Amino acid sequence: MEISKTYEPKEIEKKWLNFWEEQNLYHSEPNNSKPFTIVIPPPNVTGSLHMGHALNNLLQDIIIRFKRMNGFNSCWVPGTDHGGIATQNVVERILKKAGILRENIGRKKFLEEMWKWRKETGDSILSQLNKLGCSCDWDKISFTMDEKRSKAVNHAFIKLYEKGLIYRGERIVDWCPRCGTALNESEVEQEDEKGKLWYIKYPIQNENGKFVTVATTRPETMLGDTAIAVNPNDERYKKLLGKNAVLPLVNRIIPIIADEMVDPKFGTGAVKITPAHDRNDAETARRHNLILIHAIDKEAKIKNSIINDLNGQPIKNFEANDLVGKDRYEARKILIEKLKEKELLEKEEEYILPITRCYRCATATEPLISKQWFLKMNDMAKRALESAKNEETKFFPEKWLKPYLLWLENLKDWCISRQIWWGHQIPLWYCMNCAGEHILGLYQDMPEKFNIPGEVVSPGTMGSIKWMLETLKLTPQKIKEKVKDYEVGNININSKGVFASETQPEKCPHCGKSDFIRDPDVLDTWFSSALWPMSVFGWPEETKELKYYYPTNVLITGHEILYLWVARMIMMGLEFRNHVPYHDVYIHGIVRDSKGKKMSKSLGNVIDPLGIMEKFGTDALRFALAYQGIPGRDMQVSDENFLMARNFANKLWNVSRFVMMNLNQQAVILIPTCRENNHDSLELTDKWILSELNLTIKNVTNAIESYNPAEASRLLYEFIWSKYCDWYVEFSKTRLYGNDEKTKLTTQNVHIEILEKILKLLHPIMPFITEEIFQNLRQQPKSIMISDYPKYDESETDKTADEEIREVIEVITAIRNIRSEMNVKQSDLVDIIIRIGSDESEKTINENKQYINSLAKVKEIKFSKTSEKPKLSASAIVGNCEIFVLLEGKIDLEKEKIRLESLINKIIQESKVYENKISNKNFLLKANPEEVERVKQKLQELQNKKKKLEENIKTLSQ
RNA sequence: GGGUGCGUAGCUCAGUUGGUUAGAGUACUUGCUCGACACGCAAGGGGUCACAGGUUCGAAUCCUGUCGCACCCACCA
Repeated sequence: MEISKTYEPKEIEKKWLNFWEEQNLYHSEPNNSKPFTIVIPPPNVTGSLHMGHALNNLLQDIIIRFKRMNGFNSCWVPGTDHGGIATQNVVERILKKAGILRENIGRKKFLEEMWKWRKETGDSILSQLNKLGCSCDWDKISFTMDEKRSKAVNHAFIKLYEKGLIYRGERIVDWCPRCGTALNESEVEQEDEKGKLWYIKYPIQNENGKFVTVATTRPETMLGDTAIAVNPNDERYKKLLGKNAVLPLVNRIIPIIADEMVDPKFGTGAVKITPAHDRNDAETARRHNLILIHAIDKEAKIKNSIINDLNGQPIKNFEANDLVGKDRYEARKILIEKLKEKELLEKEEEYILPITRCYRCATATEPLISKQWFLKMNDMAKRALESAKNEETKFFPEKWLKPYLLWLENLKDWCISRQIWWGHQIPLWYCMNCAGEHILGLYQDMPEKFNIPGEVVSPGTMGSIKWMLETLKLTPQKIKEKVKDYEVGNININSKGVFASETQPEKCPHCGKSDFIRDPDVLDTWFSSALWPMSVFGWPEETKELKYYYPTNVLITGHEILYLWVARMIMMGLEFRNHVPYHDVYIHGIVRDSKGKKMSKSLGNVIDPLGIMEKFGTDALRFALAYQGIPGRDMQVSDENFLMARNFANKLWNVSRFVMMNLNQQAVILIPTCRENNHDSLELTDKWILSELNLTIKNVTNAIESYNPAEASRLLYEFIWSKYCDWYVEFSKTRLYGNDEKTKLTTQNVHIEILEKILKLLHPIMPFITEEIFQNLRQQPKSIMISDYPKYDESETDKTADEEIREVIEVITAIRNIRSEMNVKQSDLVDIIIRIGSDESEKTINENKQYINSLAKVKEIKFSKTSEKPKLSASAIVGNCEIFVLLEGKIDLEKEKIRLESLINKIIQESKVYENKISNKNFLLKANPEEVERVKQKLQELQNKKKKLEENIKTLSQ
């Protein structure tokens, strides 16, 4: 069979993908052997494979394939994530192009569109992973929103709710006006941007010409100001305390209060308080029982509630009508102009301020107070902390443990509700009759449904106060109490008329009616992800898969979702299974471009892994990524890496061609017993390469087991290219091309053994090429995928062979060096004389004469014991031997002299290091004796070498 | 403000607990189409290991500080 000179991956990859699939080799089922389980970090359904995915999944595949070959029941569960906001955005954009708006078609229709889209794009990313060679059990594909996973989500929510861990409260959350939803702290990105700090003068009430100046970066929020705060110890403002200020343009009368929170050194030392739009201000407001006024709505437009005073009554001399309904930035412009006109703008300064942006659409978020569902984190975090301290989960590399612990220690309650449609709708039902004020603001059409005049947004606002007065007929006193403790609208397990249930309850136990309304919010996409390691095995059902595979062995992921995902999975695992979901967490770096920048579509610097697979081959992509996958470090990839990996694949391809070209059937049949039965027939070079291979097996195994794919790749590259190809293959040629059938057979067998083990060692990293060669070599139906991974065998270590071959290699290299330096033609053979330093050396060199002859192009080797040096020769020293390359007619004596002198110089420099050591009394006294001995020997060697070289120079000039 | 990581050859990076002449790939120079491979072979040049101190007989490696880069957390009127 003709085998091509270069490795052509395309057809070969296709062939083996089909083969593996046909043989059902990825599949795993609970059985009597030990499982090794990984659950995939589910990529978003929107996703198409990028380098980050490629790396992440490659690393998983390496471990899975490695464990499979080591006899484990390897199970890798694939799946996708519904991706919440991200996915909704994508579909919204598509629909918009067709002129369809989400708001117009309504929730039900929109969700139909979402599912339709999901069906069409399907699991395209998973098929891309398949192409990458990922050996996932495709029979186990899960989706976070499929029936089973949704069941798990509902179950978890209901259990947590019933335990009292889930509650609805009002908080300031980061709100994305574009996506129309609350965002979690981990879903926003902060960036410093150039902005301005405006100094605005607020007139003091009833004191003409007197002002208090506040500094702000967001002047438009002043429309919702309900106080001004100063530090109680600030002498400058003490006389203002208790007085009121007049909010410019709005003319709302607001109190001047004292609060420790204010830093007298910042700005003017006086702060405007906008409780509805700033976390600190909300806290301050709470401490001082201040009312809150929404100035900005969910679309980031100015609200009409700013026309009210602190008692909820419209302000008579309100002057900011033209701001109502304007976008926040437009309103800011107008506002600043107006303040300038009124001479209330003291000054403006350039200022760098942090802008918080939505991680999905990069819109600047708006801090808004809104009703959201929260999961209490305190106890769950404590348990996770304990578990981490007990090392129930270990982090690789370990450095990630600390930030993880720190995060847990400072954990706030998790906002789990999102005001979007794509996701798991919260399984809570409100009785229309009993749930009362809890229902407020749930749906946009709610006010009309209840025949409530005006806008109702949230308790505590002007709107709802009006509603409470008019509809609930509460007394002003009662309302004040409710507003004061912010409890209105909060829900927990004790709230009347609220029911947690997967399906709509039949009857309300309080009133007997069946008029329910479901909470419209959906859960944070990470809520379902947090249950993933359990839900993929059928939890909450006690399935046999769950019992067999859970807890899983390792989670492999990038550090960007350590908090968002990893921590939460651990907490949920502890909560519901009483056990962490995995023993190891292996955290890898981020893939960056050649300039060290994070790859992103907006930067246009993404390298498409599919393109790389096309251009260089999938194995090359895999090897390059593994090679760069250094623990704890981000990696830069560029074509250079892929080229290197492609060349490596080709090298492997060609060495296997070489082996197969030199085989006869006998060798194939005899393996592996031949070597065992004829260990005597092994030559030094065989023993050497087998010993080196054995060491490589040990080190590669260790590297993979300690999650260091880079180390494993480097070791294999080094062994295959620099030891096996560069030396053993060359050594073996003289034997393979010779006439001694016995030694020929031995060589063939050793080649097969080495090659086969190399293929197995490399298979987890480069599955395609190794399978192809493996099958060509043995022509047997069993896949390399399920062959045994090579095992380290102490008895294979051969120190003598190692030392002796090293000497042979040095001799060859020395002769080659001389030939090259003296411009000896490639085709010219040379004679050499070796002055032997010891009997062992003579024996070694004599036994390996054929290799020196062929690899260094030597015609004849003579040994000499006399002190006489051959003239017209170039010399080199290897160990205690002197090598003379006879170069009559070819040698340039002057050049040789220079060459030898430079060698001597090098030795002198090197000797200095050792001389310094040896002349240091403390070194002799304190260093360990072996080191002293080593240094002494080394120095002796160097001195001998120098002496010989000097003598050789003398001989030259004679 | 708190933390983490990094700074080694022109470039991209290895370098395990301190102890061979600090390595690899690539780029560079020179020579090779001879029966695996020019995606190759052989030989070579190239580094004050960011800087300054300290510990040690001995430091790229451990400690302290400085500078530069990257990232994370918190605050920010």
